Amino acid sequence: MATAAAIAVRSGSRRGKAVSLPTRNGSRERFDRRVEKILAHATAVFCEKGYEGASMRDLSRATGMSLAGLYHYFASKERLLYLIQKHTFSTILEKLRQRLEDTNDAEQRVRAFIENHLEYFLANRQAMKVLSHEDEVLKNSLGNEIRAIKREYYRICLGLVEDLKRAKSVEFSSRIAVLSLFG
Amino acid sequence: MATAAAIAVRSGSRRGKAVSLPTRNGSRERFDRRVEKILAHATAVFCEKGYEGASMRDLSRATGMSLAGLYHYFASKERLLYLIQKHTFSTILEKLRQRLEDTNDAEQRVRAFIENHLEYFLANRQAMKVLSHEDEVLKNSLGNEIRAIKREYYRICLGLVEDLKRAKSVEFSSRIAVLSLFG
DNA sequence: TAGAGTATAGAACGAACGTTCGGTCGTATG
DNA sequence: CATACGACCGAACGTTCGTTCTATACTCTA
Repeated sequence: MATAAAIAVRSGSRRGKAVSLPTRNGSRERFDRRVEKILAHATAVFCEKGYEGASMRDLSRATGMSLAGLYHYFASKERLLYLIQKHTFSTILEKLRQRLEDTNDAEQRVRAFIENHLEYFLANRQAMKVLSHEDEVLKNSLGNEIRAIKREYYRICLGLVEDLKRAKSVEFSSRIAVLSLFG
Repeated sequence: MATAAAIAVRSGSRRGKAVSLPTRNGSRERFDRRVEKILAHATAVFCEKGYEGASMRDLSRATGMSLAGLYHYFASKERLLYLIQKHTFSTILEKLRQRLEDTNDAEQRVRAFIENHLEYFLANRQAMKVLSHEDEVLKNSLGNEIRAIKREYYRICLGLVEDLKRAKSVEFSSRIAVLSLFG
């Protein structure tokens, strides 16, 4: 997965069409570490100033890297936001899947979802704020991909609740129950 | 009140320090009508693109007025956002006060608040989105004034709930009850 | 009808924006 | 040692931003 992520970043990096993945030993790890550090700083800046309100020069200042240096890692400001959102969602989903492996009991699985959701939300307030505040900024394919992930997250939750309904033989609107979870 | 509002707009208009209020008959009404129309269009644009994302040229296009023409009515883009937020809050507060005059019963007054809140919220989704989404954009005195109005609104609600508590002799956390009203 | 004052617009301003170009430096590989 | 490549930067590019200047039409009042 780390490899796939690196390729995703790379192919969107400034070097563009002629994708040249790192061939040197340990080079990719270094690259990935650098990316995550920039992503973290960028998240904080986007959270404070908003996506449109934050300039690439703000990000340059926050990361301590030159303006041009940033473009070595990201093809554009838009793609940077995309990577933040995708990285955040992917992490939540991965942690959720890990938790869901622990049990097959319907109620426990719903509890696992809620715990996972709240825990991550509280531990990463900044990222979550960027996620919700800059919801509709991304257009075209980039935005569609994020929206697809979000929909998958919603559908997983919906499925868990419906399993619980079946197991407990109770009746209520799954949609409303799920939506009231998100708020 | 309409007069006070006009002065507020004027004093922040391009003519600046040497405030020259309209002296001609019907001139102020015309001015105010124009302001409200621009405010309405600007609200829609800010709602769709966000404050930072919307340019003065976007507003010019949306209102059908030239870029320079807008500055006859507003001193700056920032002041325009301020006026939208203030106008929205003032309207809610005024309608609330009208409703509260109808009854002295504690429960009825809380009901009146909720009705007023929901009704305005549903009737002016765009304005409310701008209100919440561009919450922290305004700095300094402009932002402080808006935050003061918001605090007053909150305190009114808090007072109503506490009156209800006293009247019904029930115990619960007023703060939590009020906050759960806003969501 | 002359004149004051309001309403509006075209064109331009400097600043800031996202992005790119050309280059230097360090380092691992042949 | 040579050289090829990844990491990074200063300076600039063209564009768009918020704002202002100047001028012209309109509309009441005297």
